[in-house]
Amino acid sequence: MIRFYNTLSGQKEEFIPLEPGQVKMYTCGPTVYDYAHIGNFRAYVFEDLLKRFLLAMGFKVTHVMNITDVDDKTIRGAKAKNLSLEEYTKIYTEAFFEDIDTLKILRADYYPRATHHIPDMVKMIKGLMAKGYAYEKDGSIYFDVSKFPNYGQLAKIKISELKTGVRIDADEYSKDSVQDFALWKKRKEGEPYWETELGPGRPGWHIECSVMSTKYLGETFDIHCGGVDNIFPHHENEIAQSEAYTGKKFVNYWLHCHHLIVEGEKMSKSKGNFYTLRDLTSRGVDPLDLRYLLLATHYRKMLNFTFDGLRQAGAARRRLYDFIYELYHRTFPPGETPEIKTLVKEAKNKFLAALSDDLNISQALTALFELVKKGNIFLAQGQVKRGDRQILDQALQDLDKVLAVLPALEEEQLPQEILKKIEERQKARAARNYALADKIRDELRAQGILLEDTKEGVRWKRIKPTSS
RNA sequence: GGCGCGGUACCCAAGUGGCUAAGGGAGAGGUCUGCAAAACCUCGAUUCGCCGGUUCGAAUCCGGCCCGCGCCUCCA
Repeated sequence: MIRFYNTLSGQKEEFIPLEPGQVKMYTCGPTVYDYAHIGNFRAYVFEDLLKRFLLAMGFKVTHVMNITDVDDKTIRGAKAKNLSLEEYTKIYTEAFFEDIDTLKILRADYYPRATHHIPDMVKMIKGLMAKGYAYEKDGSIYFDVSKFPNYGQLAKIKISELKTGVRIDADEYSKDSVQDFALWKKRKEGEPYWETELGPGRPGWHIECSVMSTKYLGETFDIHCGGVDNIFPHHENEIAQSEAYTGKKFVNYWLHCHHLIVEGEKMSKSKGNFYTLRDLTSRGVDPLDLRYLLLATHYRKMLNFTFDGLRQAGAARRRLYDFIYELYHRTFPPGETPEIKTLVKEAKNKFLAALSDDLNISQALTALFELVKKGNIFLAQGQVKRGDRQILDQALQDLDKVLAVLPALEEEQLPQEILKKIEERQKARAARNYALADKIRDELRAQGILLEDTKEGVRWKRIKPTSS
């Protein structure tokens, strides 16, 4: 049984998709006004884990992620750089796709852009007006929250208890009630606008998600994800709009991931602890170490990003890599050991059972590391046969289809000069000139090549160059 | 004020009524090695923020308190 914590009910619920074997999920995507930061990626990596887990469980997953390419920030950014909105958002949209590839995040099936769905939004807004849920004021159109009795169901907020007054009309639009939100913003001088039946203007933020999710997934769909900060008002408003419009339940399961903080503090540009993926990779951080770090803390728990944590993530990944390395660089006798088949089966079962319980990643990783530990013991005892090697390797690859944290085990050719050095060292060792041998080993290590002498000869691994 | 999350070993982090409190990192000792590295073995919380209570039995349930954090109108 698969169970997820549903923000709507505030508890874990059995997951039953609308259509057996099929999952339709929508995840809130980037506003393409800047490079995405590691907090954004925490959400995307969590969603990727969720999706990969569902795929591993045999579901067909239809995944939609929006690209918000028109809002205050994109407009402001484009203006500052003297670019058209389209030119400006293109830069960050492309960067976004590069980044998710770097982090091995699977592509969604659809990436609808807000600016490509204006007519759909107009249609929904008109429908809401016709049903009396929306009203026009000064050329802008607002959703009337008082007309939707269930407003606040997701965020557990009562309208009457909302703290009021601080940022009323910060954007200079007028509306009947503070909690009402804009569906359509009238044209402002110097800003992009669309000429529509609603008058010249641009869409509010929330409407795009209601329109694009239901367009690609249906009026009711299974899963909607985002960061906790989206619960209110964004997702609350999406529910109000969508359900007011269709008269049907919008989403069955709402999954929200918690925020990330950096070295114990909220990440912010002013504190200087704000990191994009590019900031980290340019410092030499392995993106998959970051992926592991983001993945390894349960999604509903606040994650404290630290550079020490990144190092620990790297060490954990290294342990996995070393195990696979052994599988590929030893010679094994023919045959198989039945215990290994059992071991692998139990590990897989435990792994998926753990993730089935609201994505309990810690226990899933425990299953993985127990497999490696016991596998290493069999390896040390010389009990791994050719058939077992295959089974162990396949198991690791299967689990990594969900985690996607293992480095590729490509057979990389070392440059000729390094191969020569290794050979030179082997000669020195044979001649018992260990001083020279160690000197060469240190040199190569500084270049990121780690040498290990085993019974089956010398072998090398790529490591981060030591800065000594 | 409202809603919510968390405090488990040196660090990260599972476990929510009962076998020895997972796993990873770091550390100590040992095996292997020319020395290393990797791997393996051994060790490491009589204890789960604090104080009460319920129970045969609690890190886990109840009450109170302390501490840290997030959100409360466009920030994942």
